Amino acid sequence: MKEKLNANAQAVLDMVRAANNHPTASEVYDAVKVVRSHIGLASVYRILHSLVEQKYIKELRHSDDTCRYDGHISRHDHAICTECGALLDVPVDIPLTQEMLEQAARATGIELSSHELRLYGRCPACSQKQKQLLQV
Amino acid sequence: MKEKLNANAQAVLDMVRAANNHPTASEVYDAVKVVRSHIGLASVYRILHSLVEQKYIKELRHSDDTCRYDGHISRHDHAICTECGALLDVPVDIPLTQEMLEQAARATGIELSSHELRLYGRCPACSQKQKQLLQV
DNA sequence: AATAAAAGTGAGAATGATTATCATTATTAG
DNA sequence: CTAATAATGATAATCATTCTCACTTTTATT
Ligand SMILES: [Mn+2]
Ligand SMILES: [Mn+2]
Ligand SMILES: [Zn+2]
Ligand SMILES: [Zn+2]
Repeated sequence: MKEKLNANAQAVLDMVRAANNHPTASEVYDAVKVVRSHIGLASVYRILHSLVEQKYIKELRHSDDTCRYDGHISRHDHAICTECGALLDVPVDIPLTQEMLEQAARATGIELSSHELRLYGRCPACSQKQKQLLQV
Repeated sequence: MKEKLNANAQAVLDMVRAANNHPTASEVYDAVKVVRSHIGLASVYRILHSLVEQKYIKELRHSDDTCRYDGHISRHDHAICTECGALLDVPVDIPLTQEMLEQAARATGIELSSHELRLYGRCPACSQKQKQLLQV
């Protein structure tokens, strides 16, 4: 399943793991170029896909048109800003019982393998901006 | 907030509401053309955005690269096939307490306005295919 | 009704993220 | 060392979405 990684793939993986902000392919590319200056964008895309395939990382997509990568593979949830699109980790566990999940899965007919809760709302920065607008 | 809709917008809204499969912009375009033959794709995109803005419909995005529209605006959850990408409604309610949600939201700092649970797994069709493959 | 301003429209061009191609360069196996 | 194999990166192609803009339709004003 998990093949051993070459230097480029390892550099990409290190970068995604080190980042705490769910980087895009382009952000990964820029950061990785610092340490592997000749790497191409196509390789970054190829490597990201293979890392996802091998379950080293996860792919996330929400409203904006670029997909983001998550080096945090243990199951966790996300909060998404409805204003600026910021994608934040939820640092606490939301206790959904297996029964609840199984029941919902049964109702759709899918063979449940995982789940993710998405919270939507204004992030702190956008919340602040909103307040200032209302004061003027 | 909700302005009254002209004939094109109404046709688009009717189509999204009638569809039970979270159609893409292109699918909406094809279906709407049947009744409003001269409508352009750009108008469909423009109208879909304005319907989202006015909260008549919702925009959904997951792993594939096209975004989908949901005429079902009341809060509900989705099941996503990890094999073929099918996006299904979860027809039952998953009882998350407001406390659980609030606590998670507090932990991220966002001003919670909504949430969505996503269940991942193999859809019935893909599950079936998998079984047949293993039998050969 | 006549006229002027405003809003909506659709064809087509432009954009931008992602993917495909392919000749070249590492890496591995024998 | 040599042949087979895998990885690479520059570049072109793809394709969903957005932008542009001249034109039409609707709405407001006289
Ligand atoms: Mn995350
Ligand atoms: Mn739905
Ligand atoms: Zn924000
Ligand atoms: Zn499926």
